[in-house]
Amino acid sequence: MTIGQIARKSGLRASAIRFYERTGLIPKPSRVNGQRRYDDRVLDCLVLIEFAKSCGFTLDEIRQLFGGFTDLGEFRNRTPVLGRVRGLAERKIHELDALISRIEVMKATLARAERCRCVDAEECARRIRGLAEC
Amino acid sequence: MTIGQIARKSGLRASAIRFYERTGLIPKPSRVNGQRRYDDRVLDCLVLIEFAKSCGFTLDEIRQLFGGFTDLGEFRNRTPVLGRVRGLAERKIHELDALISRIEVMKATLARAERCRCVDAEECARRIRGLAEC
DNA sequence: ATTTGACTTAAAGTGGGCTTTAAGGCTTAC
DNA sequence: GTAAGCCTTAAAGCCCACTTTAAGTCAAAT
Repeated sequence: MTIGQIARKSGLRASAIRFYERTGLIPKPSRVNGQRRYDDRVLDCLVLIEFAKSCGFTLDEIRQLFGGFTDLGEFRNRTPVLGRVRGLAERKIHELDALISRIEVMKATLARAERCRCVDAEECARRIRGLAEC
Repeated sequence: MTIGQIARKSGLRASAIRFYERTGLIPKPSRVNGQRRYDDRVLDCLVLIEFAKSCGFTLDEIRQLFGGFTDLGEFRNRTPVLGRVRGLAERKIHELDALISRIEVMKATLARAERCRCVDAEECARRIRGLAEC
């Protein structure tokens, strides 16, 4: 399949697929007349990448997860991948917990701001400075 | 006060304060020999901006909140500001709720991924595609 | 023969929120 | 008079995950 067909099947843009290849996220396919030719296995690759992205992993982290396997044959043997997934997944869950905590603080702060009764910006700023000192 | 003194008092870098001025977030101060000279009121401005940032507002949104008031005198009368704060705060709370929901989905997905028992990448990809169809 | 459509590349652009750089000016202390 | 230490500007750089652009190649259809 050409890159355009892979793009349509995967829902990604061809430019994104080329970018993933350039940055070592997916293997370099064979070529016919200079054009990339793929088989179905790269679609599995792309599905796993999208899945990892939807979990909040960056492309750098995804390279750590799967990227050692630019050879698709090795990539398909998931045993060594599984260990890294567990480690990074656990770390990412903690990161997401921390993120949620920060967002909860923002929400609480906003809820207080909605009830703000300061008469001017100076009073408002003074109260905010007071909070920071707590 | 010079921009350096404001920077030390506010904890911001001078470059950030210049950037805020350039982008219409804070008023243009008077000058002596081409150098900016501030009075204390800009510190209130900066405190409110940092506060809004800590609530998750972008600089664009902060301009909507306070930015009409490049004249500090007007800015200090918070009455017209309050209405905009309530509207934007409510909207932002909903945005943050949506964000938390997305993060919770990520966490649940990661928890499932940690228990993954697929024998190869193809099986994994097939299961993930199945999820998308749910 | 030429048009259409899909592909190729390297390089530059996007957005957000700044920071850094390069080149210079002005004041104060020695 | 010269060095230190503050300030000035416009423009470029940074991070991330791509997209867009410009200029070109190639095969099939008309």
